[in-house]
Amino acid sequence: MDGESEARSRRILDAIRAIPSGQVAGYGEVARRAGLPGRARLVARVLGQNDDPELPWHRVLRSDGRIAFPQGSAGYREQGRRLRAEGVRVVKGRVQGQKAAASLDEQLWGPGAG
DNA sequence: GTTCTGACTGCGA
DNA sequence: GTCGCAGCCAGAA
Repeated sequence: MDGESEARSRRILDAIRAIPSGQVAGYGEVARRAGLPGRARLVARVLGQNDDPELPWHRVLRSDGRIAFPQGSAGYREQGRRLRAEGVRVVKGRVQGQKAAASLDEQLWGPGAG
């Protein structure tokens, strides 16, 4: 079934939507929660294909906790702007106070979700 | 069918 | 902290 690809994207989008405001997640972490471990690139692709204005894509960062866009780029400024609007401290393209997928397991989905 | 590219990740220098 | 290399999967040409 080709709907499989759609199911994957839906799971990824669902995982991203599960990220609460003021919190961030890594591509690999999102992919993992979406049931697609190692498909971090797929998450990036889905985000590029996504057209949902309510999708908190700005809460998705790299494994380093940095914005995936190059500093100065439109997406970079947009993501940083949205993050700060949620109370997330963004400095030089990186998130302060926490690292993507650092303690997410306990903060985001919690110990009872595993 | 092959080939290229990508909002990625991890390791080593 | 920064740079380079290899691995990985999926979509588009």
